[in-house]
Amino acid sequence: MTAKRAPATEARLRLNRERVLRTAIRLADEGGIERLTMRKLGEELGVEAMSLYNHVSNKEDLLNGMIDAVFGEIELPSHGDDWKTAMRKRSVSVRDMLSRHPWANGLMDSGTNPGPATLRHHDRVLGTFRNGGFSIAMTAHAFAALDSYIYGFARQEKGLPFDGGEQAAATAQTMLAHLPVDEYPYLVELMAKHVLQRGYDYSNEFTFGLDLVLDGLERARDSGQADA
Amino acid sequence: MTAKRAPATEARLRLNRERVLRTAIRLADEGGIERLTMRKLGEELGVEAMSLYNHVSNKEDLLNGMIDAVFGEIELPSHGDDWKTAMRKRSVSVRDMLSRHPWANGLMDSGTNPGPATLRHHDRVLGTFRNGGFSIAMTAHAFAALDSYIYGFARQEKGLPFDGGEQAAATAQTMLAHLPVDEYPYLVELMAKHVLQRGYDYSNEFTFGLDLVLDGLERARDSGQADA
DNA sequence: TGGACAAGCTTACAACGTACATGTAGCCTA
DNA sequence: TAGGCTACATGTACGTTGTAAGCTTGTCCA
Repeated sequence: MTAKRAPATEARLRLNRERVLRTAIRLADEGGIERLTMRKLGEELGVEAMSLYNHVSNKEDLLNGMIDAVFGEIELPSHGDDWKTAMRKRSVSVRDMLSRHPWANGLMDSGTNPGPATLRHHDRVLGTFRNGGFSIAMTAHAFAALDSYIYGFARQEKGLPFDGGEQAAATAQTMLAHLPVDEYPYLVELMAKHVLQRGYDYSNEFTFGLDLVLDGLERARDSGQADA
Repeated sequence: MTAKRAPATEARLRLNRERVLRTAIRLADEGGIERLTMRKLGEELGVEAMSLYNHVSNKEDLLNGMIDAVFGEIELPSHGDDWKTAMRKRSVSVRDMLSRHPWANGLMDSGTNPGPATLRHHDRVLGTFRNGGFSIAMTAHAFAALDSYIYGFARQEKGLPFDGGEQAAATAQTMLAHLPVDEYPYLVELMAKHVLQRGYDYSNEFTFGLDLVLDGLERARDSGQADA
C-alpha cells in the first residue's frame, strides 16, 4: 500500500476550490440553499467537513465564491448589437441564471465584495450604456433601474404563491376558496379571471416589464433630462 | 409571597403575540435578522426562550408575523388621488418601510402564506389600477412590473458597496484604488466621475426609476396593447 | 534518506431551534 | 371556601450547525 504512484487505492481525486464551488452550487440548486451545510458538502465530495477549509476560508467565502461563479454564467452584452438588444439579451440571460440558481438572488445582498466575474459583468453593462449614448449620470440611472427590475422580478416570482403551471393552479384554487370575496375583491377578481385561466404563467410577465424599462430608458436618454 | 393580587413582585407584564412581534422587529432592525434568535428575543422580553412558543408556533411563524406587521406600516394607496399619484405615494411608502426594516426584503420570498395586512395591501393596489382604467391583464402586468422594481431597488441598495453618504465615499475611494483601471474602465469611470462626486447618494436613484415605470405603465394602459 | 509542507482527519465546543415534562397563577364552578 | 381547569412560564435535553486546534499522512525536493 506504499506504492509511490499507485493508481490511488480508490482513484480519489484531489479537492480544489473549483470542485468545491461546483458541487456546492449543485447542492444548492437541488435542495435549496438552506440544505447546503459544510458537512453535507463534504460528504458529497467524499471528504470530511473540515477538509473544505483548506479551499475556502469559511462559509461566507464559499457563498461569495458561488455567487461569482454563477455571475460568470451570464451572457455578457455583445459589442455587436446595439445597446438595446444587447441589454435585452443579457437581461434575459440574468433571469435564466436566476431561475437555474434561485438561491443566488437572496445571497447577493450579503456579498460585500464582488468577485472578478461580477466586476467584469458590471463593467460590460456600464460600457454598453456609455457606448449607446448614455451620459454618465444617465448610465447610473439606467443601471439602477434595469437591474432593480430584473432582480426584483426574480424575487417576486419566488415568493408568489401561484407560480403558473398545472399544479400551481390547484394551489391558487384552494387559496381562492379561502379568500373572503368581500374583503379582497380585486385579489379574487385577479385570481379568478386571470391567474386561473388556462395558460397563465407569471414568468411571462417578465418581458413586459423589461421592454417597459428599456423603452423608458431610451426615451430618458433622448430627452436627456438627467445630467445632474 | 402568596399575596393574591400583590403588585406582582416585579410588575411583570404578560407576554402576548403582539409584544413578541414588536420586540422581534426592533431586534431585527437594530442588529440584523441573523442576530434575532429565540434566546435573545426571550432575554429581551425577560423570559425564557421556550416561553415564546406559547405565542408563536415556531420561528417561521414568528418571521411571517413580523412580515405581516411591517406590511401594515405601508401607506395604502388613497382613493382620493388619481391612480398615478396614489401609486407613487404608496411606492415611496414601501421603500421607506424597507429602509426601516431592511431584513424584511430578504424574508418575503420564504413567506409562503401572506397575512391579512399583506392581503389587504395587495388588494388595494390592484383596486387602484383597476379603477385607474387598467384592464385585468394590464393590472397584472403593472403589479408585476412596479413591485419588481420597488423590491429590487431595495435589494440592490442593500448589496451595493457604496451607499452614498460621507463614510461610504471612503469605501468607494479604497475600492477604486484597488480596481485595475484597464480591466474595468467603465466601473472606474462611474466611480470616479459620479459616485465619488460630492452629494452623490444612490438612494436618489429611486424616484427616477419609479417615474420611468409609472409613465411606462400609463402609456401601456393607453395603447392597450396587452389584453392577451 | 530525511524532513518540510500541503491537505485531509479527529475531536471538541458554543450557539442554534425546539420537543417534552414540570411547575404555577388565576379564574370558574360548586 | 375548596377544588380543579386552563393558560402560560420554566428546566432540561437533543440534534444540527459552523469552525477552532491539533494530529496524521502522502508527496516531493534536498
